[in-house]
Amino acid sequence: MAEQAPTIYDVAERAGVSVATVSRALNDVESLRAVTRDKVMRAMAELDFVPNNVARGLSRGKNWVLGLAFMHSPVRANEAEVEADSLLYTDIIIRGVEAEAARHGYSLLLCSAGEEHPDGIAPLRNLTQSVDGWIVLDRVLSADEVPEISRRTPLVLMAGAGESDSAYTVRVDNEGGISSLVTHLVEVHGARRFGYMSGLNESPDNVARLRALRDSARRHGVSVDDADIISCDWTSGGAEVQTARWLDRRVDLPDVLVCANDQMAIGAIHAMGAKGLKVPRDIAVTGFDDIPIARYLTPALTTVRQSSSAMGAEAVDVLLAAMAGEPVANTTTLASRLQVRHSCGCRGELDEVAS
Amino acid sequence: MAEQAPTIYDVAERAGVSVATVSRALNDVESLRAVTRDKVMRAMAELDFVPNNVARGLSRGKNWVLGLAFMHSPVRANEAEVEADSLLYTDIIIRGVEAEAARHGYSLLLCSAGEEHPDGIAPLRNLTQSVDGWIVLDRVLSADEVPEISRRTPLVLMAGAGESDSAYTVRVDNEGGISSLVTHLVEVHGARRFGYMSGLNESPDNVARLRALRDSARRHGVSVDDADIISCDWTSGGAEVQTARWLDRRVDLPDVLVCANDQMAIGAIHAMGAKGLKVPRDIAVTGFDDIPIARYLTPALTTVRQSSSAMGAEAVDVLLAAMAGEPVANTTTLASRLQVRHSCGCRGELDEVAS
DNA sequence: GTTTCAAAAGTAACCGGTTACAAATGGAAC
DNA sequence: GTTCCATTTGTAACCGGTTACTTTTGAAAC
Repeated sequence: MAEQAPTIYDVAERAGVSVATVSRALNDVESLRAVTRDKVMRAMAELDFVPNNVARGLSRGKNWVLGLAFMHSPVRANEAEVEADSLLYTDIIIRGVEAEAARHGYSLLLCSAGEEHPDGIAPLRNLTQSVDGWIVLDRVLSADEVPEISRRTPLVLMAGAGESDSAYTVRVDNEGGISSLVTHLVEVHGARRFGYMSGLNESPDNVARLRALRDSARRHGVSVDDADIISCDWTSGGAEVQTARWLDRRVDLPDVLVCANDQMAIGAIHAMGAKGLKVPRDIAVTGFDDIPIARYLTPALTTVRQSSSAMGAEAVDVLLAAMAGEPVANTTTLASRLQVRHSCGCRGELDEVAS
Repeated sequence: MAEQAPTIYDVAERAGVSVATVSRALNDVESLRAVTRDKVMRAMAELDFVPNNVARGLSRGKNWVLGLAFMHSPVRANEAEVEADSLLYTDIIIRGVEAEAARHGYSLLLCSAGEEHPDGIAPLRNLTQSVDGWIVLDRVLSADEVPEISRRTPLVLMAGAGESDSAYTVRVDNEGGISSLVTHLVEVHGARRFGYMSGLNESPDNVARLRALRDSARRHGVSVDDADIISCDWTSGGAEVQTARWLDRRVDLPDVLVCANDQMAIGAIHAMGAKGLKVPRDIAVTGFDDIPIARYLTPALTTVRQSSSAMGAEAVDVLLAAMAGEPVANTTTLASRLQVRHSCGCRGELDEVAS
């Protein structure tokens, strides 16, 4: 099936030159005479020659490949669950990274790893030399694993804690986003009591968002009751279950449920609907991320917009700068901004009519 | 920053053996004496040695990397658009492919290419020797480009036309899915007139779905009016715009709008809501794919379920079998099945109450 | 037609592994 | 202590490129 690919030796022979000359033609060295170059080019075309990037990478020590590692999700019994959850956010980043990498001539090597992976971070470690640099998403590497990787390869952490000094970090401005969200809820909607739907506890983004919520609440003199902090796992399905339990448990609901991401907001709204609660009339719900679907939900979701693809692109830019030895800030924080729609109570009457 | 990585020569020197012995220790050759192996292993551990996969790949002619090529979407002026559209479907496939590839010890090289890419399919061609096989999504390769790639590398086309004999094809059973959808709409809801929201015309899936709709309609003696076939582009945003135009144009709506994917159904429902039309009371709308979010929409979307991650996994399995020289069917068709929810009219009264 | 020297092209080592083949080793049998 | 041979280990070529260094070329100047 797969026929033997021609090498520069084949090209050299056909063109009647040495391999060095073929290599020079490949790399646009200007010291080649036009006649010679043409001869080589013709031979390459006739043989349908494509240079072997692996060999090239080995000899030049540069592969033109960036690695992107993300958290491995073990396959669960219910396959639908696997598909349903933790998608979107990571995916948009993958796309953003791929696009920016391609723009700079790099391909992207995808690698799932992390504590839930049967081999831990071994996949990542093994590919270290196949890759010119790593972009690693939140939760893949523990704090003490970071130096181990960054010692050998330039490393950018995404959505990480932002405290490593052996790697670069690109993160979103959780604080600013939550702060404007709380301000809006307090000043426009008079919210006094806040609930929080938590992502996985260890996640730096989750930690930052909860802390930001507490800080903002304190500044506005409003409260976040510990009983209204719902432990969850970033997923819609999880949020649906946890919200139902919470609703059974609590008689006295807060004014708003601030969710750490959009997926969980979707699940929460669904669970509330099932109990006969209407959003935002009975309780407001907000998200974080502004995934594409957020504006099409009923009610349309009020959320904090972050551009995941821009974050992916930024991570690539930081990594390339680091690889080039240019000075780069240790931590890059990308702006987020409040995206007001209906689930906070704004234009609520329109929702009533439409539904 | 990045320190020089140790090579097998360093390990050999430290262990006091030859590089061949180190290589044997690396590859678990059984002819090594336990004493020798231990010596080598200790040296590797002391140096924190990680074998260079690029060198390994060059010498063995096998990289343990699979390539996944998908359609390049040019960056548009409005960045939100880029994020919003054509996501999900491709992304779930990417995840499915990654997971299955990893399970077999392969990494995944991502590559966007195709006619909309500034370099066309050159990225794909250039990486041919970096990869042990290609999985290429719909619309990346034209029919005459397929043999050019498959000549050098095993090739699996996903969601393609399924007519190439130089490559393997993995596709979903569009016919069966549409057929049961139409049967349900006719027999349960008494639908007589069908509209169709079309994906991009060239896409094999789109062609197959429209043809299946026409065939099924004919079998049931119901109609698809050409004026109710809406040209669109797979995206929510596009569907929103096209649906609005269509509603302005048509006075006499069909009973159902069958959409070629879920994203477009979402956009269509939104546009209908904006015109004061209620789904499914005034018109039923159905999707295709069953993206995770479909069940959380209002109304919950009736659609044809296909498991994109299973399709990704299947593509990997076919590719690996082909690489191993095992006999593989030229075309693999994965089952799809009707997922009835509310947007077709089922349990419509519940929606009325809930809203 | 020589000489001269910058420009062009060739030779061979190297990147870091694998592996065919050759050489060395060591335990058993004599 | 030899001999013998299967087992273990070492040597060196090779994978397909790049590139430092050397040699050749050829146009200009004499």
